[in-house]
Amino acid sequence: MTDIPASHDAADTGEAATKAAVFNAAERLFALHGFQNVSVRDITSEAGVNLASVNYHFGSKDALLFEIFRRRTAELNRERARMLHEASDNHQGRPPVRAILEALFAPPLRWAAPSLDRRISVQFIIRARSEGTEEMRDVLVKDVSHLARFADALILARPDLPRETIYWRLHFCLGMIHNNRFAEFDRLHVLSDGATREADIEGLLQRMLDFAEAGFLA
Amino acid sequence: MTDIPASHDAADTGEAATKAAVFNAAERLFALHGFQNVSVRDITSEAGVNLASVNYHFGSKDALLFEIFRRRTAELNRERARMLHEASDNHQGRPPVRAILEALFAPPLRWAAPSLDRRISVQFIIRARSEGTEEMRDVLVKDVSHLARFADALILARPDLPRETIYWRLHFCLGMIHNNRFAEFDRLHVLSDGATREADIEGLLQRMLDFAEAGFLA
DNA sequence: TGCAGGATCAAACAGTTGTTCGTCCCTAGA
DNA sequence: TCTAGGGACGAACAACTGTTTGATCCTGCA
Repeated sequence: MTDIPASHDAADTGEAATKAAVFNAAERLFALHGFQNVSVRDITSEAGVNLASVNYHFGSKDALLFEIFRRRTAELNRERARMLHEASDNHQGRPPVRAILEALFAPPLRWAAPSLDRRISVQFIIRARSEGTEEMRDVLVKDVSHLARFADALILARPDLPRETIYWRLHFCLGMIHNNRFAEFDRLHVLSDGATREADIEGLLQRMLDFAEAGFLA
Repeated sequence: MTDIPASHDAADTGEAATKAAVFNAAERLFALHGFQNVSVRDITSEAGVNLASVNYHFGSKDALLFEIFRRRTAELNRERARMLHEASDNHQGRPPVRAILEALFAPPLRWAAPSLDRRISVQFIIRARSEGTEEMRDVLVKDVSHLARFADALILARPDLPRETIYWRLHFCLGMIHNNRFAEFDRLHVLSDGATREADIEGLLQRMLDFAEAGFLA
C-alpha cells in the first residue's frame, strides 16, 4: 500500500496517480480537440494537477503525446494480431478474406462502441494519423511489420491476384476505417436524415465486411 | 493594364499580386505542414511580402484559411457535379454505379497527379477535413447537398438496396479517397517494397473503381 | 503638377505558449 | 524522532503567437 488505490482508469500501470491523470486527460483532450489546439495548461487543468506535472513526468508535451500514441497503437496492433492468429488457427493457416478483414476492422470498431472508454483511444489514434508529429508519422510509415502480416495473409487467401492489387486494396480498407471519425459520422447522419445508426457497431462491422470482401473478390 | 501581368498561378482572379502570393504560399504551407504548424510569419516570409499583408487582405489568419478552403472545395464540388451530370446525360438519366463513382473519385485523383499544382490543393482539402476550424467542419458536415446528389444517383442505380446501405457504402467510398495523403502513400510504398506506383493516376482510379463497384454490387 | 487613397512597410502590442526554477510537502527508511 | 528524496507546488521565464498602429511609398486621376 503505497498511497493510492489502483486506478480504474485505462492508463494505470502502477505509476503515480498524477501521471495517470495527466495521461488520461491529455488523451481525452487531444482526441476531442486536436493536438495543437490543446495546451499543457488545458491538460493539467483538466487533470486537476500542477502545470509542471507534464514536464516532470513525461519530459515534454511532445513526449507525452508520443507515449500515448505508442501505448495505444501497440494495444491496437496486439489485438489485431491476436484476432488474425485466431483466424489462422480456425482455418488451417489459410483464413478466408472475410476473416482477415474482420481481424483488421473489428478491434478499432468494437473499441469505438459509445459506452466504452476506449472510444477516446480510437479517436486519438485516428487523429494521430493526420495530425501527428514527424516522429509519430515516421513510426507509422516505417513500421509496417504489423500490416505486412495482413498483406501476407491476403496474398495467401487470393494467390490469383497480383500482389500490387492486394496492397492497394488493403490500402483502401485502411481508408475505410480511418474515416470513422466523429465529424464524418455526423455528416453521414445529416446526409441520410438519421437513417444511419452509428451505435450499432456489429451491424456496421458487417456492412464494412460485406463491402470490403466484395471488393477483394472482384 | 493595371500593374501586374495576369498571374499564371491558380489563385489569381485579378486581385493584387501580394494577395495572390499570400494565398498560394498559405495553401502550400498549410497542405505540407498542417494549419496550426504554420504561422503568419511563415506564410508572409514564404510569399516574400510584409507580415501585415495577411490581416490587411484577408482580415485574419483563420479567414485566410477559410477562404482557401471555400474556394478549393467549391472547385472540387463543381467538377464532381459536372462529371455526374455528364454521366447522367450519357445514360438516359440513370448512370450505372461505376460512372457515378468515377464522378466522385476522378476529380481529386486527377488533380493529385504529381505534375500538377492542384496536387497541393487536394492535400489541402484532405487536411482540412481533419484539422479544419470548427467553422470549416460545420460547412463540411451541414452542407451535404453536393453529396446528396451522388446518394440519389446511387439509389436510382441500385433501387433494390436499402437506402441506409447506400449511405454507408458512400461513406466507405469517401474514406477510400480521403486516405490518399502523402504519408499514406509512403507507407504503402514501404509495405509493398515499391511495387505500388502512385504516379499512375489512371491505373489507381481503375483500381479504386474496381474495388468500390464490387462493394456496391454485393 | 498636385493630390487622394489604396498598398506596403517596420515596429510594437498584448496574449499565450512550453519549459524551468526554487521551495515546500510528505512519506519511507534509519 | 530525524532525515533524505521523490513529488507537487506557485511563479517566473523567454520565445512565439496573431494582430494593430502609424508612417511611407506609389499609382491613378483631376
